[in-house]
Amino acid sequence: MDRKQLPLRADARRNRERILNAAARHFAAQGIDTSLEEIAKAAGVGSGTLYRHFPSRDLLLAALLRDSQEKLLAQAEAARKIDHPGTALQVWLKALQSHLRTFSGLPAPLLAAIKEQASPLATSCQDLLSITEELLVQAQEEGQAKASVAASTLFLGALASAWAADHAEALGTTEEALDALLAQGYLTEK
Amino acid sequence: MDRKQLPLRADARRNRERILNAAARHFAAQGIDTSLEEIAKAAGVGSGTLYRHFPSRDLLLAALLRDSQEKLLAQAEAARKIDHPGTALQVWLKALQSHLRTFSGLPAPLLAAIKEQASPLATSCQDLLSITEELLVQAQEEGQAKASVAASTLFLGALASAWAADHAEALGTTEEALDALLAQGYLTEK
DNA sequence: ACCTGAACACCGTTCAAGT
DNA sequence: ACCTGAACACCGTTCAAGT
Repeated sequence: MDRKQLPLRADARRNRERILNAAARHFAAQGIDTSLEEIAKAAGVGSGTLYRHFPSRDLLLAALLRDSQEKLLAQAEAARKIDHPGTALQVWLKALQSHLRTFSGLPAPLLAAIKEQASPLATSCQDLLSITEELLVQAQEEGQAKASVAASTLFLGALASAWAADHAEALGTTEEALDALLAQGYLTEK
Repeated sequence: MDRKQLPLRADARRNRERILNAAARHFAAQGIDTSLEEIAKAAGVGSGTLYRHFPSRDLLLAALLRDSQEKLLAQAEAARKIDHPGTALQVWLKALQSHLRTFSGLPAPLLAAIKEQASPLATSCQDLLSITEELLVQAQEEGQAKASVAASTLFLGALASAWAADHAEALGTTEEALDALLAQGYLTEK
């Protein structure tokens, strides 16, 4: 399928940009379940225009995540170059979790995306899962990660900890403490 | 404050029961975000009647959880009688997680309840946190749990794993594997 | 005292009319 | 080709009218 796309009319291109800016602000401030109508209003466009550019909330989200996603893939590349595979896995998981915390409420649609292949978030999610698997297997081959752990379990754990991270302070704990709890489970002892 | 309550008119009492039954079915089948209007319809009452009995979704939820909650408190009592405090903690956390999985989507309102004391779910949540703390401290005193771990972190971890548990199968992993990942982090080695 | 269902508010989504 | 905003649908919540 062609993905030609680009030659947007000047006003359309400007509107698209405005919508993305407003959405980034609102998603960051209120979480990803915030009202799309308000985003359209803040962007100074009619709600129909928002839907023309981003027919679903997931498509808008996917567009917003693109930057963070690319940064993450670069970090994956860096992790691959680390000698010690156990460390590489740890570095990767840390970067992954940071990505998953880009917006509050992000884990839920990402998880949903994995089930419904149709979602625009699905392929990128699959990529992240593949990278996790690749680095996990290498660590396991060197005996630096437990053989009993599956990549999907680790990935789900990362999603879960991102889900919880928003609320860590309110409960009197910290994101770091939560990460530490999770980080113990997959490494081989000592 | 008086909490006299009970002398309900016969029809009111019957309606209350019907609402609870319908809600239990719908919450179990669709998760706790399902439409209250549909629950009222399934119960054969007007929506106003549902709101008269349960002015907020959280109050309805709290009423539904009461049974499960009592069972859980009994399990806490049983855990306290176990000689080995590390085991007692493990048993408790297992029971807690099972409770948190009563309905899909339950972790979110429970977490929210801790922040807003006003919520009808808040006090019961605080109880669960207190029990976690009590059993954790005992395990720590015997050197069977890491001194660096906080009860709130463990509790948040349990909520997070309950959140993820719904989706474990879809991802090709299991609730057990996820639990195992989390279970490693708080015990002292060997 | 309690119930009902119409009414209101809010928001997601579509689409006819405009430029 | 793209935009606007009114229109529709859905659901949570309230309340006047009924018994």
